[in-house]
Amino acid sequence: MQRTHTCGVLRVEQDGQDVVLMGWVNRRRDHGNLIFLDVRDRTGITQVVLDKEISGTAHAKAEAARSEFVVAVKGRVRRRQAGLENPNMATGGIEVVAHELLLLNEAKTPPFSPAEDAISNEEVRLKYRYLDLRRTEMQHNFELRHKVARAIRNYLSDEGFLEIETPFMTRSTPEGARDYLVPSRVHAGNFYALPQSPQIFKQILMISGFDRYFQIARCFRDEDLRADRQPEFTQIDLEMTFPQQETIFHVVEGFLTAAFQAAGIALTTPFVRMTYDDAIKNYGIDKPDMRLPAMISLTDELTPELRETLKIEQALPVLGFVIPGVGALSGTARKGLLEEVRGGFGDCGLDLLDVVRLKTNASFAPLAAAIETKLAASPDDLLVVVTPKLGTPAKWNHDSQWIYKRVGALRLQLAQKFADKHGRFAKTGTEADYKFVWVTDFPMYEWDEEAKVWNAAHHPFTSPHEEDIRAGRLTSDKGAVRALAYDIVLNGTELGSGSIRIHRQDVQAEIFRSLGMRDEEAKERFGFFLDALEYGTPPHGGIALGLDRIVMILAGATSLREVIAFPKTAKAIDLMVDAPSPVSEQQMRELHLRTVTRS
RNA sequence: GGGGACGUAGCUCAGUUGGUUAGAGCGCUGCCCUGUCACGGCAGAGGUCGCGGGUUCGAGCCCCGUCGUCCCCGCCA
Repeated sequence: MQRTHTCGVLRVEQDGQDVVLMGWVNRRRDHGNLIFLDVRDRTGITQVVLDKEISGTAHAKAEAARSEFVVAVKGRVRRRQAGLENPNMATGGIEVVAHELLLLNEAKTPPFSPAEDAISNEEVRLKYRYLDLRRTEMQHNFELRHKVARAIRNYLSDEGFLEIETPFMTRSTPEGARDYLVPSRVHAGNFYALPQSPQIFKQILMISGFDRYFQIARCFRDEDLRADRQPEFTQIDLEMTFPQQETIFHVVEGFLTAAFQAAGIALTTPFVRMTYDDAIKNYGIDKPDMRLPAMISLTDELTPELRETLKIEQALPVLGFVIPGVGALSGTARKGLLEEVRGGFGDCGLDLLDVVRLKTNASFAPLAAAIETKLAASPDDLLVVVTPKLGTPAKWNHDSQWIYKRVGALRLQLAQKFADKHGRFAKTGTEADYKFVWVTDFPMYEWDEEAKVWNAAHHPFTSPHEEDIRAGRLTSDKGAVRALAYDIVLNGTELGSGSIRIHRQDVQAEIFRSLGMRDEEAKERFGFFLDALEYGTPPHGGIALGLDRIVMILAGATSLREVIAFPKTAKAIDLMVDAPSPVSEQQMRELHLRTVTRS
C-alpha cells in the first residue's frame, strides 16, 4: 500500500477521491458500530470514519487500535454533512471513510500523550524525547528552524559567501570558555579540543583568499548551562575581507530580514546603532532590551540643595525608570516592593526614592512632579528612582559604571516581575515584538578582579580603534581602549558578536603583549597564526550569530531546549541516551587514561 | 562553587495542627453506545509519598543528609 496524501492536505476539493493515509492514531472515539480515528502526521490530522456496515474488517481492526499506533487507511474522501464540520481543524470540512485499515505497528501506552498540549515535566519529556518531538508545537519549532536556516544559507550564498567546513577536532586554547577535550589514542597524553568557535580557522580562510566565508557551525563550550545556553550550540559564522563595520551590519541585517521573512515577519532595516557607553548609561547593560523605556538621569532634577536634604551623594548619578502599566499598588504591595529592592541592593550604597510619599509632602511635591515629567510617566506606570546614599564611592573596584549596571539589573528584574501587567514581552507575531539593536565600540579590555589582570573583552584578535592605538592607550590606559567589536542584540538577548580583526602581525603581537602574554608564550600558543599573518593578510572581519537563540525567540520559547532536538539538562546530561557515561577499561587503556578519585 | 523552586498513581496536581484504609482530573483496562472531534455511560486496576537516616506512641507532613529536574548568580574570550 502506497501513501497518496499526508494528513494535513485533504479539503472539500478532494471530495470523492480514493486516498491512502498513513500516520499515528492521535485519538480514537469509539461509538460501537461507528469508530472515529484521528490520524496524525507532521502535516496535520485527518478524521477517519470506520463504519461496521461499510467494512466490518476495518472496523474490527479499529477496535484494537490505540493511541500512537501506526496505521494505514485506504478510503474515500467525503465532504462532511452540514453541521458535522469541525472548524477547528484544517481538514475539518472532510473525513475519510475507511474501506481498509492496516495496523502497521502497535505502541505501548506512552508516559504522556503527544496529542495533549499540556507539557509534561522536563525530565519525562527529555527521556522520551521521541514522543515529545511528536507534539505539534515541537514539529512546528523544527520546521521553523529549518526554514530559518535555509533562508540564511540561501541569502549568504547569493551574496557570494562560500560555505566551508572547519575541524571539530582542533587545538585547545586556554583563553575563553573551558574546552571539551578529546584524548588522542595515537599520541599518548595529548588532546584535541572541540571548537568554541571556528574563529582562527575562518581568519585563516580570509588569509587564503576566500573573500567571503560562512558556516552553520556547531560550537562547544564546557561551561554551566542556562535556559539560553547549551554546551553545544549552532552559530551562523561568517567572515569577509575588506569590510567596514557597516558592511558586516548590512550583511547581517540582510540575512536576518530573510530569516524573519521565512518565519512570516517583515523587518525594517537598518537596525538601531548604539555605542557600548550609551547602552550602559541608558540601559545599564550591554544587551539592552528596548521593548521597555530606558533609564533616565535625574541629575538636573536633584539639585545640590535637594540632595543635601535627602542625604544623597552629590558626585553620583540619580537614575530613574518606568515600568509601564503596572497600575496602582496597594500600600502593602508598595512597601513589600521597596523592602525587596532595598534588600537586593545589600549594602552597596544605593537606596530608593519613594516618589509616592514625596508627593504627599508639600516641600517635595514639585520634585516629584518634575521627576514624573522627566520620566514621561503615566499614572499607571511604576516609577523607580535610585539614589546613591551619602558617602557611596564613585568606583566599585575598577568599574566606574557599576551604578548604571546595578540599576539596569533592577530594571530588568522588575520588568520580568510585572511582565503580565505591561504585556510587552508577550508575542503578537508582528515586527513590534522584535527590537533589534547594534551595540558598538565595546571596550577592548576588561579587568579581572580575581586574577588582577586585563583580559580581552571580546577576543585577542579584535582590532582596537586606530586612534586608541596611536594615542598609546594600549599601555597607558587599557580601560579606555575601544575595540572595533559589536554585538547584535534582540529583545535583551545577545544574538551575536563580532569584530574587525587585527590583520597586521606587529599589532597582533603587541595586543598579546598588552594582555600580559610573553612573546615565547604567544609563539607557543598562536605561532602558526602569527606566521600566517605575515604572508599577506587582508583586512578582514566578521561575526557569529546564535541560530538556536534566533529560532527560540521566533518560536516564542523561553528555553533553547524547545528548539534543539536533543538537548542536555542543566547538569549537561542527555537523559535519553544517558550521556556522559563510563567507558570500558579497554577504551581507557587505548587512550592512555586512568581515573583518579579526588577526596 | 553559591542561592531559590519543585519532587505524592503513567501525566497534571490536592493532601488542614503529625493521627483511621493517601485523594481528584486526565490517561489506562473491560463492557455498552452510529456522528463524535477533549465523545458519552457503567465498572475496575493502578502508590517504595525521590532515596537514606533521625525525632515521635505514630511521619506524605517535622529535622539532617542525599539524588534528580528547573530558574538565577558566579562562569560563558
